[in-house]
Amino acid sequence: MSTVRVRFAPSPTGYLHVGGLRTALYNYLFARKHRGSFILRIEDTDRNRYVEGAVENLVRTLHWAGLAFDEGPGAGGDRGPYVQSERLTLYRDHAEQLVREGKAYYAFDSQEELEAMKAEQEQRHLTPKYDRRALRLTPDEIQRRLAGGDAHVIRLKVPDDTTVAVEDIIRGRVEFASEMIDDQVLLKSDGYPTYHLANVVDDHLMGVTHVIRGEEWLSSTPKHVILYQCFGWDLPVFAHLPLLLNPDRSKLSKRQGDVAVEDYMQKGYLPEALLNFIAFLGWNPGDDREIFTLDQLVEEFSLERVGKSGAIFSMEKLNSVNKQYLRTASEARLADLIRPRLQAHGLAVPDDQYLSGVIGLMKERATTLEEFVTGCTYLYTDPLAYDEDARKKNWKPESAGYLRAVSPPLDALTHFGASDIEECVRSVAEQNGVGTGKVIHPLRLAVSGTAKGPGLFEMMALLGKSTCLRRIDRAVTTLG
RNA sequence: GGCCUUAUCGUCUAACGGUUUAGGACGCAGCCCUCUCAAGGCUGAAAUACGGGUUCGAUUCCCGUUAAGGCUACCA
Repeated sequence: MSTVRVRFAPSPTGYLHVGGLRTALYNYLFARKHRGSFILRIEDTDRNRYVEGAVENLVRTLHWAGLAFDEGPGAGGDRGPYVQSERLTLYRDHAEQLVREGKAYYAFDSQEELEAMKAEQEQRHLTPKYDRRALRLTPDEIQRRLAGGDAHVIRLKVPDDTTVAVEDIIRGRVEFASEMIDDQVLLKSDGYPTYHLANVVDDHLMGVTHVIRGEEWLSSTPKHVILYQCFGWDLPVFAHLPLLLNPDRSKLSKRQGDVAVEDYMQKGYLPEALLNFIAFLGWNPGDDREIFTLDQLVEEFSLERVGKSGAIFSMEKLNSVNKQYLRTASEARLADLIRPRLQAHGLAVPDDQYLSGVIGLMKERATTLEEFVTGCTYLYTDPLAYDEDARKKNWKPESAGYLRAVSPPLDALTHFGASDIEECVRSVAEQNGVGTGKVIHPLRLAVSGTAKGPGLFEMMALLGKSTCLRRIDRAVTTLG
């Protein structure tokens, strides 16, 4: 068997869709698993959709995710160029070859004519399909119009009365009646190829052995099969992945939540967590294991274990997975990831030792990197306000008195460690004849402004004596 | 409308005709632990869309219905 070559072929629309990320991931896993090549190819054949900087963004996002490609823009490879807009003559040559062989034909219809045709077909409840009027043109007429520079396209002449079968690893054999297949435009009037032509020509020329892509392509695969047959090329193996869905089960899209990988990057999800989560949307190893590194996924992955039904992209599981990765991430890495987030929030970046303390306290509690900042701003700056519910629940008329009582002994501490603080707080509670909670809860409110968070004593030790005393003082005066 | 695909707990899924009182995870509820939260431990509620076949036996195979989704562009 020849070496596996797969490709991820996004169009540069400005950002990488999470569905695209999963397609890229499965291609990557399959390539690595079989020691093959993973190619990145840019499908920028729609000039109207071109977005400045999109390719760079795509590459950057893939890099963030850790999905390194072997061939593609910036990565080299001897089957390039890997950007379709740089391969235009290739597509025209192939399309014209098909015309010469009678397998495709020129058409000069205007947009208006096509729309009128379609409207009429719809009115008569017929399937919209090109009626092949261009086939009635005489050779002379075609030559004359071509020479005259008339706008034209090249259409595929789909064979009559046959069945086109697609063999798909995931879905088995899927058959289509050729009558149902439209004479697809291969080369547009602006000289650019359509996806269908470019995709087939490139996959063949780039030696792609397995086409792993989303299910939305299954319906147009027979057109691709016909093209391979017209050119006399071997078919690649097809694998159409189930779609990623919105909570309402429609195809995952914007407007129903975040679909750009960058959104998750910004929210503070770790790439390996996102990848791990997304890998399980449509695939599983067959047993109960759920946490996998990229390398482990490579080891375990197989297209045979990819499911057929669409999967809803819901956040709960992602959060859970990210939490698990956060807990095991190294302190140094977390610190590096948190520093820029503090700056983005206009917070002063504390020294390494302090930040390491914050991480120690928050590691088990944070769902995202962002929560190391927004979930505990009181660790960086004095609380501006007290959480209303927490105040109601934990601040009693007698609370101020306890805090006043605990302040001097805390101040007297020569070593402000967690156990020293705890001892101090407990003895003040005892002296006042109340349970420790009567002091702890208001103290927590005073120090952090909220009712939840890390252990109080550890937190106070990190904040330091003067900060704690200052905050206690302020609580006593403002909360009374 | 037509073509194609899909159908197990709320969600992601396991089960590749019998080992199943349909398993796990997330989420949810309760309990334990506990200074709160988180983590952890224990417990619980929760599913084979429906109807026909095939078979000694169907979640598993076939057909139909229903539902959902995709495609139906000179977009990918």
